[in-house]
Amino acid sequence: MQVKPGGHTFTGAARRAQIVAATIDTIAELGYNQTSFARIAERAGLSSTRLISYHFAGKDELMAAVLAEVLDQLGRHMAEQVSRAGDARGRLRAYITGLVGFTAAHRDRMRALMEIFLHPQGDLSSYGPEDDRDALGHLEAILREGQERGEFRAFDPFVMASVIQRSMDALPLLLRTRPELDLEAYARELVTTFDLATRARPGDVA
Amino acid sequence: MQVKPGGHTFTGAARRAQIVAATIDTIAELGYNQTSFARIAERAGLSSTRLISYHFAGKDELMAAVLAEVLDQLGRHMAEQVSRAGDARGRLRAYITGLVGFTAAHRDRMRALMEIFLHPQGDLSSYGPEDDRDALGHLEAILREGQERGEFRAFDPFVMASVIQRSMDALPLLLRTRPELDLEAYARELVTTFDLATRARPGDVA
Amino acid sequence: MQVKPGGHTFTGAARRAQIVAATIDTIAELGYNQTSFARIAERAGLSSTRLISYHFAGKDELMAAVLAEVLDQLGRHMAEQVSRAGDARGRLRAYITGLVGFTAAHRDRMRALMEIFLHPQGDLSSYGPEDDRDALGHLEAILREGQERGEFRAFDPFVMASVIQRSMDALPLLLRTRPELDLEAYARELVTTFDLATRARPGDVA
Amino acid sequence: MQVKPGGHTFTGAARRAQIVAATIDTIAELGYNQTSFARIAERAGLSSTRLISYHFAGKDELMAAVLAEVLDQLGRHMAEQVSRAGDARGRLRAYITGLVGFTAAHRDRMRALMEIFLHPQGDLSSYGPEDDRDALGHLEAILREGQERGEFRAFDPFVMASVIQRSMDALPLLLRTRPELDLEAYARELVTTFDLATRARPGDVA
DNA sequence: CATGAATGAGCGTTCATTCAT
DNA sequence: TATGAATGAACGCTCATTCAT
Repeated sequence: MQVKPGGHTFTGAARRAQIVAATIDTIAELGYNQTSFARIAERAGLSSTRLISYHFAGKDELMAAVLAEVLDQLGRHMAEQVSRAGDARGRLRAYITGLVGFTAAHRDRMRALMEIFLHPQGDLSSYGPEDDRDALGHLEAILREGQERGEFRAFDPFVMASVIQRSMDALPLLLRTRPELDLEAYARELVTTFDLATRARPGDVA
Repeated sequence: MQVKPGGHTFTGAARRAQIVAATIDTIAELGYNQTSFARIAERAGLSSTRLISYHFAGKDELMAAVLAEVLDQLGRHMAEQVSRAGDARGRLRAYITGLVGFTAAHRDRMRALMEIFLHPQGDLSSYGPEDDRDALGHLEAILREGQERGEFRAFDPFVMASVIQRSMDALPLLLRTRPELDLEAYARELVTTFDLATRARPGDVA
Repeated sequence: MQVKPGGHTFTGAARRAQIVAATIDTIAELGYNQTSFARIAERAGLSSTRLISYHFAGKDELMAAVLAEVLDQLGRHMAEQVSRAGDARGRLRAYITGLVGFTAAHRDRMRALMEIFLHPQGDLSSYGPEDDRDALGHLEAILREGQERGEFRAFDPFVMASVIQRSMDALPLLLRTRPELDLEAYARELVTTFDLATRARPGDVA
Repeated sequence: MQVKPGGHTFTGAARRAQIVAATIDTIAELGYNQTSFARIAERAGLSSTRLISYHFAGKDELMAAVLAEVLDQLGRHMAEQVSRAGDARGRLRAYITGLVGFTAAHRDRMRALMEIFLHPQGDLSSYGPEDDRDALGHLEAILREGQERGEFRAFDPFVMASVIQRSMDALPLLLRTRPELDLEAYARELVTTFDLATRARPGDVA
């Protein structure tokens, strides 16, 4: 990098967005490991990889930018979905359908997200305001609240949150082998499954 | 063209085993991406990477050998665990406790397994006789059988199998961040969770 | 072809001075090799390196400007110091104390000077009116005069000038490892040393 | 590097020596900064820079190897020269003529030595058993001994050692601009100069 | 007078693999 | 069965400089 490239100008921001988009596409298609500056530049139609180095301090910053963009979009989507629901059970349902729905609508972005999370090269957590732990945190909060309100049975909220989250984290991978997978049906199955797995039953001790 | 390296002689097999073991350790510690021939040779105490190239046709074959070894061991362990149980519910319980137990006992091997599955470079399915699909297949078979016998409720066996499998696939990753995680408790939570999620209830229609 | 950047306007001259100052600081801290346009711009608070390229034809011209500034200041200081002394012996003493004194007062500038002299990339002599040879020339002139006046013994003035000059050239380097070095004491030692080394003794043949 | 290239075999050692020699020549001609792996490979007639990376862990190790070779040779030469002399005055004389003589006989090597010392990139001191400080140390020891024996006058041994050492360190640089310089005469001048500068005189207080 | 954007060349390093015994 | 030597390609990154306003 030379000094500090502007991300604050219009054309600069446009270039950055273009490079981030090309990065997402490349990761989605080839995976993180095969995603080099050369391949990104190729896809973005840039004359040289130098342009990427010019706009981003390094590979870590580029990946952090991808992360930030996708997580921001995802976060807004999830907030909107979950906030509507009234009780914990409803919010859990909304969380599941919201996340599966986002994955269905943005396969490439979610695939890129997962790939980056699985490759902890630099210190990505320093960039994104919201990350995997946060995701687990949100879910755990919903589960705890449901337990406190007597909607959910007694279970370890961390374990349950992990199970639920992983069942959806794996989707981008699953979609690779089964692109035709019916995600709406998948979401319905998950909702039923985790409703049964979590809900309190008559006679349960709070 | 070189002479085909025999895996059929004693010293040859020993060397292969040594290299496979070093590969597992390296992947478990550094992850798939940082696992190069150089680092494996280093750990195995070999004077050059040439010995690896000599015994394995390439990186893909080496990884396939790792896969074969771990999956074979895991397969025997699981077969032993699951076959004991009488009904489907018991076999599901045995599957979960068996797999979590194996993961607890062989963290490095399971971590390597997961890393290799997550990095589909070559065509691994051509090597290993048993792979991830098989794992899902076994689980799916248990679930189907339980449904047929009226033990389990109606659900999509593929989706349920995926959810259950992923909840344990993620363990090696989880153990990286939380090495002190109580795996027995984790297994108990999973057993309860998926028992509730799968079992038929009075009044259910078969 | 671009318009020639004027050093003749007020703001232009100010910018040039600012850049030269930042260059000196950068060289003093990081050394010549690590001193790139990017790092200079960073230190000077410039938004891009373009401003440097704009005001200076290239790296060589920038370094020549640094050289010119420091050598000019040093030259005036030395002229003032040396001219006061009456005989050659006194002028030699003044030269030594003057140069060591200047080094003590302007460590960064002298460090930059030395770094640039040690990295003869372009043809620096074409820029600066006064350079290392001139320095040696001044010293040599003092020594020759002292010999002619019978104050100094017979020796090769060039060699002696080199020895004396190098004993002080090395100071910026020495100060890196020993920042607490007592430069006044150092100067006194040099004065005594070279007084003994140069002066004529009774019975010497002129 | 891959694992560990052999420096212990005959051909390996020969290659290493060849590369070290090419490195010395390149530094001597172009200076440290212009000395890249590409230029060294070019001069050594290697097919690619990869061969250098194969035999040396990195640039630092290569430079350390150059340093080790030259310092070893120089050290043996100096030890031989200085040990012959009886008193401190003689040893000082031997030190000067020995070092200047070595520089005259091995201009390229000494130029390379100086260039590397002036570019403290990695931690070179960890490699060479003997370095610049040692050189100063040897000289200082001679001076101190001479003072204790009453051969030398009172002066700061560190300062005097620095002055003497620098007067010879500068030779490779001086030879660049004046290749025809008479080094024997130069040595004689130095011997006289520092003899006068250091020796005790009748009436001096020990 | 100023500057954001862009660029081609070069850097040291690492990769899996092949050559030649 | 084993191994030291060698290799071309690719990697992320930095360089001084030029383009176009």
